[in-house]
Amino acid sequence: MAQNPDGTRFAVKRDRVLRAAAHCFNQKGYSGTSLKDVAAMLGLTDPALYYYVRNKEELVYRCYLRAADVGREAMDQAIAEGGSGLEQLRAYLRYHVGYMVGDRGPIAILSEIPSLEPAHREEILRLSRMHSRKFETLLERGVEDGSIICQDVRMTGNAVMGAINWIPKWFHGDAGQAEKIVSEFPDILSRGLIA
Amino acid sequence: MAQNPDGTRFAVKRDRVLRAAAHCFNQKGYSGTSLKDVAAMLGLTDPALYYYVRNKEELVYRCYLRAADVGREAMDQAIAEGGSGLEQLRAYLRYHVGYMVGDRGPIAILSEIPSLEPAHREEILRLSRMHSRKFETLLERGVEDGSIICQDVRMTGNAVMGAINWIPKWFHGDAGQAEKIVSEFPDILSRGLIA
DNA sequence: AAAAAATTTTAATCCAGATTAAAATAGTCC
DNA sequence: GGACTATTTTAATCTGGATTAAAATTTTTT
Repeated sequence: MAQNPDGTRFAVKRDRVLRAAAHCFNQKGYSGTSLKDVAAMLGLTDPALYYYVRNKEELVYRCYLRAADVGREAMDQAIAEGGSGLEQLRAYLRYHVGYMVGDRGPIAILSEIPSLEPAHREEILRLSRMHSRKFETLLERGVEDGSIICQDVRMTGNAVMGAINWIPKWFHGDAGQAEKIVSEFPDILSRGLIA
Repeated sequence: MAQNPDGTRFAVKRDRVLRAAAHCFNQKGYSGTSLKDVAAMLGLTDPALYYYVRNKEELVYRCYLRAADVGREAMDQAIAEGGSGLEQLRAYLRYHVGYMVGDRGPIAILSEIPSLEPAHREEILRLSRMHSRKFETLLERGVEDGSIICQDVRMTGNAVMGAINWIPKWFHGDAGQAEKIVSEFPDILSRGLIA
């Protein structure tokens, strides 16, 4: 069983750290959460976190990487399933929202990208843009195959991604609400796109 | 001409401070903006800001009050105009989005509500809930008069408000884009609601 | 143009929270 | 059970940026 900083056990525990951090950031705000808060959630003291991340900036960076991962996985999974543009788009929404409010969560809301150090900031922005581009491609696919109506894919993407990215602002872990979100949100966001 | 802290000139200058702060918070992130950054935008030194706000917490609080004001004005104006639920809802979207990307902007994105001091936090949350409730009322009105179709007003409200609240994340003051947003966003957000 | 009020500055403080160092504990492997 | 590694702790440090104090400047009033 691997245990060094390259091993799977380490990765699992660091993931726990990231989720605790995401939870704190979402609940208490970025400036309202100290490393002590995050550590306390895990029954640790603050310096212990430095075993998993170099500093607070990297903690945030990795939280955002996780957020990007979840979005990308949802997107890839949806595309792999095929179907019309609309079907793929709806599948993506279902997966992404499902992950966010489900056992992949909590996902940190990306409010502090600008204060990341340049290399990290650029990478998160790159991933974010790539994700947006993929979403726009879904829209275009739907327009081509006649399943979607949409004037401006860029603007539509901004609207839909905004609604999704904002979810952690008002969803606070209630399991009953999570079900509702998963079953209703994709419909709400895609109804306006149906040809 | 009034000049003391109760007067109109003071209010105007403080509003300038709040907009500079909103700009910084949106562009550089909350933790990335110091009072010095905000002051520099106005050609001042940081301690000068303390003439307009008690401390940084109050600066954020007042930025968020401004955001709430703008939303409320858009809502009230739309309701005052009357018309079907759908028409009122669309008018609201037009006004709110227009204000945000227009000369009422920039509007600070509400990412640090949890780190406000309790009284301020409660007030902002109260205003925010009130705004959401009004939006849901528009939806209900539309459902009643047959202009809107919507299964779950709460969830639909979350989706639409999320898309709006996220705008400052990707809109950075480009005037050309602002026009596009105003003309397209209300359509994008309301198309899925049309009966 | 003097007095009073409003606004801003320069020059210190000051401190919460991040970070580091060194030591202690816990866990694994032979 | 001894040696080695992984993990966490306790106890300091260290610092950027918020905040305060006092003085200087600018604006308004009479």
